[in-house]
Amino acid sequence: MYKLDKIDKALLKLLQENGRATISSLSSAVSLSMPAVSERVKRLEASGVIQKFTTLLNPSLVDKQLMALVQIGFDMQRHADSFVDFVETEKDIKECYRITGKYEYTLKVQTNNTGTLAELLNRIKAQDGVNKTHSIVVLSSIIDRPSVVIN
Amino acid sequence: MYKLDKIDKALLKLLQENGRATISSLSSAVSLSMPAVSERVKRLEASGVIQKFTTLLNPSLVDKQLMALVQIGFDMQRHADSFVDFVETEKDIKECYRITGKYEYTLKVQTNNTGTLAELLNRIKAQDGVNKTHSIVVLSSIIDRPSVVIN
DNA sequence: ATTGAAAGAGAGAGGGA
DNA sequence: TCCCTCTCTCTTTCAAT
Repeated sequence: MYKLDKIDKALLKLLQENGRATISSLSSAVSLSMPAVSERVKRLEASGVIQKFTTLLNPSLVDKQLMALVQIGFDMQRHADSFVDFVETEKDIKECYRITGKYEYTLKVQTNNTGTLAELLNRIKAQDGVNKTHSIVVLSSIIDRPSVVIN
Repeated sequence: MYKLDKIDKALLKLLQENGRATISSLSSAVSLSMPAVSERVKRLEASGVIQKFTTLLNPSLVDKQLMALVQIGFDMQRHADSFVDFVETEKDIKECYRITGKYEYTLKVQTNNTGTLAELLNRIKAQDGVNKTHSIVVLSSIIDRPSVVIN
C-alpha cells in the first residue's frame, strides 16, 4: 500500500471536492510550491491511488431517471466470462459485484424508464448461467458519494 | 430537462473520461473556439447537468478493502429524519437508497476490514426505527463506473 | 461564436537543505 | 529524497466584433 503523508491526504481531499482544482490553488492550500504539488499529483496518479479524474453528471437531467438493483442467481460452474463481457457492454449497468449470500451477482442499473429496464432484464435473463433474478427499484437516493475519507 | 446538443454531449463524454481535460484540448476536440467551450462548460455546471468535477481514488490503496451491501428493515412510521442524519455522518457509507421490497433501505459500505464493518453494523442497529439488517459482502468488483452514456 | 491581447497557470532546469 | 526559485511556454479570460 502506497504511503500517504499529511500533504498527500490533503491534496486528495481537495481533489475529490474539486477535480479541476488548479495546481496553483492546491499549492497555496497546502503551502507548497507549484512544482512540488505537481510532482505529488503525478505520483498519486502513477501509483494508482488516483484512479481517474472525472465529471459526475446528474442522471435525472440526462434522461436516466430510474435506478434499480438487480440480484442475479448464477450457475458459477460455467460461463462466467461471457457474463462479464455482457455486463461490460450494457452501458446502463453502472456497478456489478460478485457477492456472498443467496445470489451470485448484484447490479446497479441506471436507465431511462420501466420500459428500458424491462428490456435490460430480458437481456440479462437470456444470458447463459443466469438462473434467477430479483429486481429492487430505487425510490429515492438519500446519499450517493464516491468520495473516500482517508484515515 | 436541460436541452443538450451534440457538442454538449461530446463535451460531457470527454469530461467524464478526463475531468481535468483542458479547455484548449476540448476546444480542438469539438472544433470550437476556447471561449465558446468555456461558456458551455460553465452553463452545464450552472444548470446542474454537471454535478461536480471529482477525483476517484482506488479504495484498496487507501485502506478501504472491504465493501458490503447492508439492507435495512425500517419502521417508516417514525424517525426517518434522524436515520438520514445518521447515514450522512457515517463516512464509510457511500450510498443509501430507499427501495421497494422486503427492506426499506440499502446501503453500500466501503470500510477497512471486518472489524470496522462490525462496529458500523452495531451503530446502524442502534438507530431508532431499524428493525432488521441483512449484510452482503462484496467478493469482487466486476465493474464500477459512475459515467453515464447519454442518448 | 470568433479574434487577439493580457493575465494566469503549468512545466522544466538547476540548485539547495 | 524532497523541496525551492526562475524562466519559458501554454492556457484561460476578457473585451470587442
